[in-house]
Amino acid sequence: MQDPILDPLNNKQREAVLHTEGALLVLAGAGSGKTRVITYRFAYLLREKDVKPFNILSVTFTNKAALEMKTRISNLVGYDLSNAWIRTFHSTGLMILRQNAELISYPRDFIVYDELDSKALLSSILKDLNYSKEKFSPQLLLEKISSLKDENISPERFQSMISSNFEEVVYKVYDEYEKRLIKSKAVDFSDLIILPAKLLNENLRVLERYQNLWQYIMIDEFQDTNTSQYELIKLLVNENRNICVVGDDDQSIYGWRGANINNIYDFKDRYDAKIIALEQNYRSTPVILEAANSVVVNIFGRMPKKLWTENKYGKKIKIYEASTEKDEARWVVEKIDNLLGEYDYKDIAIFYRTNAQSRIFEEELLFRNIKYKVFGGQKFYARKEIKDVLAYIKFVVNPDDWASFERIIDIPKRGVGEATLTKIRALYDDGFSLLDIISSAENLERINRNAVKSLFELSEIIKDLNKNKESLSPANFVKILIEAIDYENYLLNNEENGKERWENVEELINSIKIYESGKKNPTIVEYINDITLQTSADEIGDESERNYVSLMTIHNAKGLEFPVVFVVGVVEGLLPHSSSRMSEGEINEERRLFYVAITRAKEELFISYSKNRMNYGEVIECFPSSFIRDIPESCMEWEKKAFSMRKLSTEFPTKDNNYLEGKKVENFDEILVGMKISHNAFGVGTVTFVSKNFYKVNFENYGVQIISKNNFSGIRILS
DNA sequence: TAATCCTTTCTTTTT
DNA sequence: GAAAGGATTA
Repeated sequence: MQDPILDPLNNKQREAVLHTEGALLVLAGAGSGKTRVITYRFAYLLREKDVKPFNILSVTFTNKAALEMKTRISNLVGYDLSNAWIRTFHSTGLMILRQNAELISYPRDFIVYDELDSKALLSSILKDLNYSKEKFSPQLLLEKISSLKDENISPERFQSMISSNFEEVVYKVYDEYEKRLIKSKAVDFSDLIILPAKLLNENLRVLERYQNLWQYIMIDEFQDTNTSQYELIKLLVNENRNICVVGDDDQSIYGWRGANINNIYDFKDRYDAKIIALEQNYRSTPVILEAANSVVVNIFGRMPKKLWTENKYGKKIKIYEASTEKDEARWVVEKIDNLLGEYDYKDIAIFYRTNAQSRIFEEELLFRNIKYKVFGGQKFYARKEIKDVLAYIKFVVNPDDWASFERIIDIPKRGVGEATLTKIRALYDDGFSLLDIISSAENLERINRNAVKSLFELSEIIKDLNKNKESLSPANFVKILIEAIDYENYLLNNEENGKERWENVEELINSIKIYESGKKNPTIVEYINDITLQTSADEIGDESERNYVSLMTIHNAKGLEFPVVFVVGVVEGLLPHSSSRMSEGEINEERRLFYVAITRAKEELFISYSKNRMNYGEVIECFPSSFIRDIPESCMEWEKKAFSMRKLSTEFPTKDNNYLEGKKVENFDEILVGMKISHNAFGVGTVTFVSKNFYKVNFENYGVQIISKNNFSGIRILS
């Protein structure tokens, strides 16, 4: 008897699918059919257990993964599941908030701030609190504040933990940030998780409603959950504990965003979960697996596991040491050129550590006329003109939103400069509504006539559109908006590359139309929030149309697989990245990142690096990543003999062996040009350059290296 | 207030 | 080397 759901599974996978009642932890190694287990388990619940689709909550991290899961399950069960709860963490949180907005005293139409909105808000707070932007960058503060929020630490609680001047500032900014978010009726990304948890904690009846609704819960990539996400999940699990989480500690690469690997261990104990380990790999060749395993095998505290495969041996990993970045790019693209024919464009991917690395490969691909697509990087939605339009939409939807107001008020030019803005701010702080202020701007001191007139016109436009936000389709809404403010003319006459920018706006409208076509009754409110939660990883289009070589960061590559993979720029300073060189934990996360990159490859893997690279417009010397050293020689085939490899493999210092006597650095401002220092990885060198965030050191054995200032535990001053 | 030039800073990774 | 910010001037 054929069973379309159970037959294609191996024993372990089947065991996981059949275990539907009670908690389950699936430890799924790379390429072990994790997605398959989740989709088949979903289908099994529907078919055999008669569970209704809406009684299952499935949570993933990216929209792309959610969409793909939806499609795969729909195909498996043969009917449409577009209304099933298959969502990201953040969109689940958004939905809970939206459905219960009144319980946290927000209007139903509150809006979501993306990272750029949050940074803009922080930068205006810094200005108002008179803190210099140099010392306290919005970027850094946002990181601190987000990680506090992700750890469920409120400003009040943080206040009692302050132990430095810097933290004092963080506290003040954090406190103000929260207040202004509330005043603007806005939530940030972290709020999408912590506010629902708060709401459910305080309203037991609402909590029960969700607990009853979601009889079965599944979480993908569980190793990436942070504290607040786990808290939310704990609330949602009802007394039946039908929760299945799937994860792999070796693929934990979001520690920097608060992901807490302990959640896996805690889960096991808290719910007395059954554990099933999937170790058979269906994706890669044994050579690739062996190399991957050797990179992570020595990580302390790792859950021991060994992936195995029935796949045949395959080709060795090709490694190339280039003399320049250009040389490296040329080698990679030449290889790709040769592979085309045997492989399709869509079979090939280039992975790098940082977005900025893509450019030189793009140039070379362009030169050879090879179709490619870069994922991530300068995102479409981060473009100025797009942000302007989105800010307009946000402001129309929610005219209390200060950050959006500040952005749009003088676009197009209305003669509102800093002076006028400060006056408006004061009134806003006194409780006047922004719309009231601008519709009677003549009350502002020393404002010119034209400004008063154009502000009044703006207020009318906003009011009018706000009234129609439910009835207009998103695309029409935006068209009317853009026409009303004459944005096209503004771009064409006032902005550099105005034509290109206008084309981007037109593309935005097109994308809104596409968005509309997939929805029943789309509204602009829904659209603006969906788009805020959209990310670069989501762009990865559907399989059939992928007629290009894919370029992306390793982080973006997670969850994907390609027959041919190039991992480029594998040098000390990039992988591991210079900002994570100081602690064992950070280095290990970089290690796992390399592991993730390697395990994406199905058939052929190429690794390359260059001995020099451009940094801030200056050439610096590079050394092969110490991670390469971990791969057994028998797995590799050097395309070009790496002379520097020998040196590094014998001399690369381990964690503690290179400390010399000297003064421990306790504050990064202690490091000055000309000092002789010792570094726990590079040994002794002389400081040649110091800036706000990093400094450069000319090391005796490793040449000029960039050292990040954000961690100084391994540095000693010698003289 | 707006436009232009010059200086400074910047590079992790992202929901 | 690019992009963003700041200072300078009209």
